[in-house]
Amino acid sequence: MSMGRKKLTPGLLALVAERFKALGEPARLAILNQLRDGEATVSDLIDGTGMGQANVSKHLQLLHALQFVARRKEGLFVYYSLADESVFELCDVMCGRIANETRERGRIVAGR
Amino acid sequence: MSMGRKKLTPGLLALVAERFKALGEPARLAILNQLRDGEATVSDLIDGTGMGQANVSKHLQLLHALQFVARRKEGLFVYYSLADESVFELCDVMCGRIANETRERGRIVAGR
DNA sequence: TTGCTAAACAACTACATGGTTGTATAGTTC
DNA sequence: GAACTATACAACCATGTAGTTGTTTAGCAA
Repeated sequence: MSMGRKKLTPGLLALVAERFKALGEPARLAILNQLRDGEATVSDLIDGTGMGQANVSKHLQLLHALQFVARRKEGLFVYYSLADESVFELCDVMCGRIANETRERGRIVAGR
Repeated sequence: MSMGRKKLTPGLLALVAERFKALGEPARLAILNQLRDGEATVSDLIDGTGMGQANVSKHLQLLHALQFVARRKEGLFVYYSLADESVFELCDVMCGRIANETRERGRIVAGR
């Protein structure tokens, strides 16, 4: 063990990347964003995002496989909801980075 | 304003997605992971990751454009380093999610 | 100057995947 | 039963991009 160094194994690296990639798509972020309002059916998400049914369904399969969302079937409808809130922790950190970039850029433009 | 709801605009959504996508690639995570050890030249990263020069260079351009890494040129060499530590906050949250998934799965297999 | 090295850049190939169209399945209502 | 609806699934196309090869630029050394 070389002192405190936590080397991520290629395997874990791939798992992490797979999940980041899932979030690296505006369509899927839009779905998650809408689910922040609460449970929604596929139809709700189609209306809310303006995407096609098959497309929404496909994105939901992936989000569900990676456990970003939970499903509950009731009658004809399937209700999707956020599996947990950690997604937004991730987005908040990312937004913070973007805010910093913007601030930084503003300083450069202003010539500070 | 509809009570406390923070709707992400499509524009911001795209910015966030762009950054998640950048992290959604094992090769780039491997670079960032190595940089955790400290500043490194492109050559160091080539050796450390086993990737080709042009490939490493291309990934670095993206990481730099999105301000994940900083550059410093000295003589023939360009030294890259982490722009800040928030990348690892992101990875830690993701790893936590993976750990949960695994634990969850273990329970299912064990039939709890 | 010439030669050498590190890094960036350009062009290309191959593969992954987002979005669509069409179909199949499950559950409802009549 | 038949007809209808919500969702999933399969097949396809078009775009994006990771990785390669080859070239170019920048800095050092003779």
